Amino acid sequence: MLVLLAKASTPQKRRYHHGDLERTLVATALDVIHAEGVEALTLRRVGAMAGVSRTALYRHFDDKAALVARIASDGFRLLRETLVRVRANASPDAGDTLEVLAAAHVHFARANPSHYATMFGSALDRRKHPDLARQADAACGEVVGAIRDAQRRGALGSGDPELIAEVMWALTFGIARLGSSSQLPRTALPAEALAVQGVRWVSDGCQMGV
Amino acid sequence: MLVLLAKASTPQKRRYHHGDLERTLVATALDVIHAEGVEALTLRRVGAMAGVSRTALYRHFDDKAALVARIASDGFRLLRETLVRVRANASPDAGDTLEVLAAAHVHFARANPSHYATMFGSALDRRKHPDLARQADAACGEVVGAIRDAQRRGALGSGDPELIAEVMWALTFGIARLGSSSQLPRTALPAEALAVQGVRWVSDGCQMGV
DNA sequence: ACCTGAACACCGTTCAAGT
DNA sequence: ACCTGAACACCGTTCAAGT
Repeated sequence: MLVLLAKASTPQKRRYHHGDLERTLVATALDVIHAEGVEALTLRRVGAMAGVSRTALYRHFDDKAALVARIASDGFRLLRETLVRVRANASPDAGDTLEVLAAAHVHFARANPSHYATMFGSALDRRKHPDLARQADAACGEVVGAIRDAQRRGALGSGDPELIAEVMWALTFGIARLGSSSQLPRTALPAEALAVQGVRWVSDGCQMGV
Repeated sequence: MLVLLAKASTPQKRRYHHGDLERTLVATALDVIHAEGVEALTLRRVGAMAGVSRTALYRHFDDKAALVARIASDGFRLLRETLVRVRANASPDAGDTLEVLAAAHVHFARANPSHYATMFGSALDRRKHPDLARQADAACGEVVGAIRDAQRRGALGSGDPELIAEVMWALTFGIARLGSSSQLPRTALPAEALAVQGVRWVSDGCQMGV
């Protein structure tokens, strides 16, 4: 009786049925990745840090890959939300939306290194994680949409929007990824500015070509 | 006496002092990466496949990271050799050397997936592996050189060659890396053609801009 | 329904010992 | 000089058992 009341009124500090253990595990995993990288992620450490047995995780995720895929999928969702926000805030006749999108992408990678490393650094088979594939496609789809908008306004040449998007996506990803592990030969410019410059060149070249 | 003669005349099949074990270990590691990816690389398996104890490797490499760094470094050396060959064969007044270089880079990634995955997929700290850093810079340096050549011939705008090289390198890397794990949203074009198109746009945009 | 603990088959690395 | 074998401190995952 007393026990039941206690359970109902005040949340127990270490109750058996953890409740939101799933969210806790994801947050803890992000902490580990932030501190030591995706490669150092360990279910045993996640369990220990979450104050739970090392096998409790298997109640909420199929296996380690599923946990990693969830984090990657969350990352693409966050990136897409960022890109959506940029498109919404861009003035409707601005010619540089694509450049701002690229800068936002690179900035996202810098601001969320754990998510970004998991999104692109882990060798996940997307066929086995359909939600991850869906979120990744949706994020890239924002660039395709922005390109169609720009073409409609005549701010961009009339090439295949998906082709242009692939090039800009690969360029932006390349800068974000190489930059975040300081693999860019020289960093004369900050990565964001480099991405803006690159996307501008692609836009211009794509406007005169064909 | 007889034993010594045998050792001297015919190479023993399983002699104690292996001799070229170092090369054998590298080749075996490449086989494992080719079959199951960098993440599945295991010193124990390399040892077993090379017919040697699992700790024999420590006579030739500081640790596992040193073995991986050696493979990555070899990869950058091979890539540079490819790029050097392309530049040497390009007719001196050709305007498309940069596009051919990009295509060659993407083709190299496809033809040498084990090396490429190790070069860019493993989280190696280049400060701890100076030879790797040197080879990587040298490979990228070929692009800088080709850009200077193109500018000298007036086939390219007069922007900072290192800046242009960074953009082209990131673009080519992005296409090669995303393409090899089929993370490019659509593959309307083969990755080589996509890289050629992207580099052409950058060249053209960089010629009109500024 | 949710979690634990022991068990299994793996890891990288160290080190004394063998040849 | 080069390699082995046992040992150590780790892994992911399974499964019977507890609450």
